[in-house]
Amino acid sequence: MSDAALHHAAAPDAAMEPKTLVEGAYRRLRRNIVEGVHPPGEKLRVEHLKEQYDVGAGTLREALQLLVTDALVVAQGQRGFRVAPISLKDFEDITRTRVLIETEALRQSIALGDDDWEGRVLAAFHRLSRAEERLDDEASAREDWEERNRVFHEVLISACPSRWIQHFQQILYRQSERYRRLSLFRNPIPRDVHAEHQLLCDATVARDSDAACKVLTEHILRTLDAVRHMPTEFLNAAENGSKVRPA
Amino acid sequence: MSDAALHHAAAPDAAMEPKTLVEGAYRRLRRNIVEGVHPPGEKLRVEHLKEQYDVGAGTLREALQLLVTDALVVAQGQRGFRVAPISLKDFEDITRTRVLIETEALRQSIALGDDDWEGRVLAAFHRLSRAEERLDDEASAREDWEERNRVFHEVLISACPSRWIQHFQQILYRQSERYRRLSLFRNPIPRDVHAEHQLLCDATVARDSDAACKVLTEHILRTLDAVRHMPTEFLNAAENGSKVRPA
DNA sequence: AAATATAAAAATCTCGAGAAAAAGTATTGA
DNA sequence: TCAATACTTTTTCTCGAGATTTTTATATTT
Repeated sequence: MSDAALHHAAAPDAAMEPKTLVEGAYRRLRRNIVEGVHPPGEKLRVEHLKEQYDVGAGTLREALQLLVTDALVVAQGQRGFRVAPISLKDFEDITRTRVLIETEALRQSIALGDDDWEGRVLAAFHRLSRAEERLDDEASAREDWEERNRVFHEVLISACPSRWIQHFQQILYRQSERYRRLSLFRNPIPRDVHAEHQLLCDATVARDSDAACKVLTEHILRTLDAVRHMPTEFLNAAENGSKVRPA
Repeated sequence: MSDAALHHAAAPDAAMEPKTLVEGAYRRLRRNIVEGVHPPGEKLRVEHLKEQYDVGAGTLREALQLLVTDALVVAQGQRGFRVAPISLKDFEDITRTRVLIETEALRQSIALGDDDWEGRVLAAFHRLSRAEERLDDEASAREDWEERNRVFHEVLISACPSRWIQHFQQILYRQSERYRRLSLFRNPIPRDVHAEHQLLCDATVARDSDAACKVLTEHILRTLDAVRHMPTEFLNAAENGSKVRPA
């Protein structure tokens, strides 16, 4: 019963059906923010969004409050809600913290994972590889790849017994995904991720913690460069989706 | 502007006045849960709590949703809210994750802190020491000590530039405080914390990262023993504040 | 007596309307 | 032309009431 504290309505990503309208709106909103449908800094007016998401005003407010603690939405005093702004500094922070959390998780996972876990790692890698092959052909492959990439990273650390580390990993992954989607908006496939995933998968199954963490660290840090070399308009334009008053 | 994402309605602890009824109810609820006024597992019925906190049902629900993502409250499908249950396993997880986060934060703080930060560390330590002296005499000293202990730990890592690490530290500290309050319910002053704080303060100001982190790790881990040696009734009784149906 | 089924009660979830605050617009005066 | 003020519109915040669902209590059957 110990992990029940983290298996709350906010955590479950896939699988489970939303049991309430609040939870449903929360997930759709979260997805749309991560995918950039609601760009950073955009004002989230309840009156407009209630039609778009087909729920009442109160329900929508509850969903927004859930996103506030996830740091995907900011609530400003009595001036409504807004999609959390982005900045290079913030992404550097997210990335470095992610390295700290995710390498520790991987280390524990490698130390404690059983054969079944190894199998799941290989399976997730295989599914990801297949999606990578299809990336150039089909248009819908991008969504598949995003999903399978997330699952691959989650499965890697799934043998880590710490619910809290997994919780934080999910939050940070979602945050960084928001930045990656922006940087990938133009450049379709940025770099040779397949080779990195291959190395990561091999080292993990070989139970070589140091090597696996080294690869994972470089893998995560490389996305930082992608955002660094992103045209500055993205970051600046995104900071004020609506007017931001001078305070 | 990067840290705006974490300076949302959920983060600010002291200082700022609550700008909305939701935020006010959120803070009072959080405090009462951490302090054990609402014991772990207790059913949080909106109809009853709206009178106690003097707000409408919708407002209270929004405050509860904020606590959900903080993992202090769990929302169960369509069966209302409940104070997050506790368990020894969960506390072990919290403690170990806290060591990971807080030592990294301290390391960065020592590496980057300026003279002003050193001064704040010494000041916080002094205030804490004074409160410790008064612990046996006055009855209200307990609350003072709790507050100053929290501030001391926060100031220690305040020079860490990562907003995310500080955010996670706050969440975990709050969680562990919940357990400590329970274990301190009977035994008034458990151990010689003053000497530990002294060592921690000295090593930090001396810029000895390894020594400071070592002391901090032992300091945090020691609270684990306090809970381990807690009468089991606490943990079990707390798990079902109201009836927990067998699923 | 135990177990199932039915009915009553309580609580949750949801929506819409009214008060308070903020933002925007027009007017007035220098 | 610009700044300040007053007014209007929009938006947020809050509360109370109705529809579902869960829970409890009662009655019936094996």
